[in-house]
Amino acid sequence: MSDIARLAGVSKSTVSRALADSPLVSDKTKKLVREIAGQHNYRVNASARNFRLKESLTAAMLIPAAEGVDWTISDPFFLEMTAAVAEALDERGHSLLVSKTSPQPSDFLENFVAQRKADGLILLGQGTQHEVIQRIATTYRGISVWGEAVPGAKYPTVGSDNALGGRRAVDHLLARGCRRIAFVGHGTGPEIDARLDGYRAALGAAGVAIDESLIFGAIIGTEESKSTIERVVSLRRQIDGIFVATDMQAVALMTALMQAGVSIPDDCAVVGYDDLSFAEQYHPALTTVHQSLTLGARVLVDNLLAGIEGRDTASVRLDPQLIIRESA
Amino acid sequence: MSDIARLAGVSKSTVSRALADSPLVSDKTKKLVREIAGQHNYRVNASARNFRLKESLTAAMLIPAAEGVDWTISDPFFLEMTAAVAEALDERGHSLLVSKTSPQPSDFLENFVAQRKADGLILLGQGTQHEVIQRIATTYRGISVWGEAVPGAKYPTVGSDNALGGRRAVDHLLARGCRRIAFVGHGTGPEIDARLDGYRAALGAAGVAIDESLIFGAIIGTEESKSTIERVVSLRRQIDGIFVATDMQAVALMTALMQAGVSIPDDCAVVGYDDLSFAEQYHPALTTVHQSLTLGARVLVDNLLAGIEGRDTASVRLDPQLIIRESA
DNA sequence: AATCAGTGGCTTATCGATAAACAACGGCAA
DNA sequence: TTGCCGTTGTTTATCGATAAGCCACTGATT
Repeated sequence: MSDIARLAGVSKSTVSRALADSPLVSDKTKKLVREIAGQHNYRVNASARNFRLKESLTAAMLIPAAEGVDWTISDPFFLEMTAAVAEALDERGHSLLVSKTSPQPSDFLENFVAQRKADGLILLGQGTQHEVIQRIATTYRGISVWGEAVPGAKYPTVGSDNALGGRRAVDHLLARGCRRIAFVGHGTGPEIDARLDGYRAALGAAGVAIDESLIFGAIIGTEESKSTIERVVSLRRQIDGIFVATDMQAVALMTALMQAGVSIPDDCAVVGYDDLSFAEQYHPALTTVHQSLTLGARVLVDNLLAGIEGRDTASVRLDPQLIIRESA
Repeated sequence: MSDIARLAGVSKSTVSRALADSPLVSDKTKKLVREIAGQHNYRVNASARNFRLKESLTAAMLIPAAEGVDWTISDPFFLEMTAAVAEALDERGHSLLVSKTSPQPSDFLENFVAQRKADGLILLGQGTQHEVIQRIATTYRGISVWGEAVPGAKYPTVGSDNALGGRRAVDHLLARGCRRIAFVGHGTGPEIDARLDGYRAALGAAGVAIDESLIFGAIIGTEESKSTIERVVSLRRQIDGIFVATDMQAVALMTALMQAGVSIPDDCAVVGYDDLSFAEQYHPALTTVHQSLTLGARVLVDNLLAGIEGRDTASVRLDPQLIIRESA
């Protein structure tokens, strides 16, 4: 920077001010300094600036690592969310640092906060780590979480209203005449629990008895996936509709059902959740509950920046929207 | 750090040395220092360290931004590649900074290099920017590119052998009896050109005449997408096989064909390229050319780190593998 | 001619970690 | 006793940008 100052015939301070667009510098000087800086291909050194200002214009996104290593980061939902957050940060001039959390999230989170590699943290899914986050959130305000709102949380949450989304999905199945409706994907966190609550509420409101034997566990990432799929397929004649907790699982299940000769939606209607981009591409196109990742990401980032700057943050429940396509 | 030094009864230097695992410090002292640091929740401040050492243990990945904003970062191929690169960097203790490039990549790239927010750059697809990259690569060694190897390039490239992959795809279509084989996806960069070369080579070797009217442009992200799809669909009775340049486009095309009553693979076989994770999930499951993103990402990262450290780098062509599923 | 606002130069401290040069100390062996 | 080695302390400089305090100059207004 002092070289530029010398070349421009001004002081280092002025260069710094000029490049930072400070009002203390006249437009003429600014223009001159910028011209010279441009000519000599000079840009402020980001790490020196970060260091001095104690801020990095960077947010880190932590993606929970599952056990089976390879699967981890590449879950399409996380990927699409990552992309949306990257865009949202970009709009505000920040960058995105991507990391996955270790199996011991406690250490990892505290490490990250203490290291200050980033100004703030975005977590995808609080999962089982609510207490850890809660503890950190008492002293650290740069946290923003995608997930189900937990009552009494000290950190802001953004997520779709999972119970309402589930309700809408199952209402739709009921409206098209389904009466033996299964739920698939139970047992993988609070968001899914809420979707199941919606399922129960819809059936209850319609006066349809809830058959616990039609509630199945997750069919992805777990050991029992295969046998669960087989169980669902074997019950195909007793089921006329399925609400699957995530699009990923919906697609896997539909493929298995179609291979067994089930016609979708005629024999069995299927509704998913997430509206990942491939939902539309699948054949038959998947009817699913849409949650706006673009909007969600924007709110996540807003909350994060607000927290960092000490402004107020608020947990937000996004209105889920049923997208009716071919599968139901 | 000086607090920790005081608490541990040693000097600041010793703390720094101990935490950096320097051989100048006895194991006993190291253990003590680390214990105290742990107790007081102290971690080395990353930005100060980055600043001092002029390295950030961070690599940036730049994703080319298309015109139609929303599509940009969320292309599944880029996403899966991003995930793979994140994993590969993680294995080596580095982090990943994600950015998208502006429409004027020239400025953007130079900016990024000059700013030194990251130790190195990974570019996904050199696209039309070969010259810019080339210029930067003459003075900057921290660049690693995913794409087609360009003869005479000063930067290392990693990518699948697109010509060979195309050859294998079309050989397979020929082997199952197809004779009127279309190519879809022409005109979106050197990688696709190479795939088309493979298509031509395969037909030539089999003595099948090449019908230029069966070579179609891209059906995604462009203005003419829709009309191209319509043209392919309208020619469905004159085509018995299609090699589509990317899985994304393959899936879009298959959906359109099936809606028009075409049975895949019986009436028309389809082969894609990329083997994205949804290729397996689609119905019918997509036969496609696999390129190992995990391996590719690892090589990308190896090249990057090698370049940064001044070691030799080498462009690599990955062996593409035909995955035969249901669509062909 | 005096005052004042606007502009910008100069200097210095600061951020936290690290490296290098050098001194000091205890223990051990020749 | 002497000298050396291994370990640790001390001191100081450095990385690049920025903020703050203070001073100097210019041109305009009074």
